[in-house]
Amino acid sequence: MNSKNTILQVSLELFAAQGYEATGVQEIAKRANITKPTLYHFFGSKRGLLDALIALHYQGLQDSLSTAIRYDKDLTKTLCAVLKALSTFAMQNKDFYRFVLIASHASPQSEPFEAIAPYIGQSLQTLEDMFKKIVVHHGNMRGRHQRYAFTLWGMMNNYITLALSNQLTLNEESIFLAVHQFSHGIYS
Amino acid sequence: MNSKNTILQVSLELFAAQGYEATGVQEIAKRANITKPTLYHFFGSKRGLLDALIALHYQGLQDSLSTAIRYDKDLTKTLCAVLKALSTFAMQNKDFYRFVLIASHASPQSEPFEAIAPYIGQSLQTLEDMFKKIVVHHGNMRGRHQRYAFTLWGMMNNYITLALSNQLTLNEESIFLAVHQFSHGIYS
DNA sequence: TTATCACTATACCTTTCGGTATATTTACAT
DNA sequence: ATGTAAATATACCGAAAGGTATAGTGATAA
Repeated sequence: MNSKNTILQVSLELFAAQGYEATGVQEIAKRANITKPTLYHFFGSKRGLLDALIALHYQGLQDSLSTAIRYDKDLTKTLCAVLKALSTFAMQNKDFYRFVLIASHASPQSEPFEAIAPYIGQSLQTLEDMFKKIVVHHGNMRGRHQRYAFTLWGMMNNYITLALSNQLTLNEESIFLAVHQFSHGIYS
Repeated sequence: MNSKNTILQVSLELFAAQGYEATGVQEIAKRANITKPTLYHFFGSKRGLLDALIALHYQGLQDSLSTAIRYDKDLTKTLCAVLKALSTFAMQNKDFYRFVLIASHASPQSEPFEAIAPYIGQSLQTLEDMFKKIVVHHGNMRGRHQRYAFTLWGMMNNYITLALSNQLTLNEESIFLAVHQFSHGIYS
């Protein structure tokens, strides 16, 4: 493994476990068995490393989302596919997804939030577009796309948070239950 | 205003705006027009200040929740009351609620998460107990209390996040819509 | 009047922070 | 073989981090 990738991997582990601000550049260098100037050679600054990390991994998340949405037989199946895709990505990229969840809930002035915000916006837009397309089959959701996108995103991240802390297993059954509750509420 | 309360107020503002780790003790002291030894006299450490801050404000949140739950005519009305109570508390204690949201989504190893976790657990338990009580009237939610509590908590915080960033106004109407979606899903 | 105690300031501690100036090594193209 | 550029290390920078030793204040109780 080359130095650059080692740095990316180690920093992701540390950011996910301790948070961005709580992790020093020195600590990253030590764990990656390199020295600070090497890190600064590749990334320019701590913020540069942060940006590189997000740019490297987020595309995969976005691709998973977009691909899942194309399975549009009906809304329920699509929602299941979306949640499944996101879950799978999260479970295969635990540290990165942990970091995304932390960063997107951090203070708006913090560097992690600033860095991740545009990517989250992109995912939300993707979900909103999905609801817009499906409006053809469900005429009663006019103007609610944005709310649906946001609550769906929140619900999915809620479940993934549980799964990442081993309080839940996201399998076919629990995914269907989640989507069913989202679609039909707790009364049915 | 005495020094102790000024410190509590100023530090809450800074923690909510910048995050806990990004805020220095020196900065708090400066903004509160006191010196560091004064801060350390009252709180012992930065962590001590953090704990004091949470202990001071969280009781109000918990009381709001508990009171709202007592209005148990039917489940929908109760859920509306709960969301309204939480929204009202959040809007009246914006900085504190912002801080709670940041802390509860932070890394498990971080001090803010460690400090807030037991309080969040208490609120979740309260919601779970609410669903358990109402099981009498809705026999079909056996064993789902915990999931309901968690998704309700997530949904409410999702909406409050939007409201705190002025992307939404939480009034009677939007509260009902949120509860309605939680209860009946997006299809009705 | 004096002893006590809560409170506050000056000045300092050590450690770590993000970042860099400089030199050297490595690899590769000419 | 040699020039060049990427990659890496040593040693350092000033600033800020969290925290404290010490010395006062002011009020209050004996």
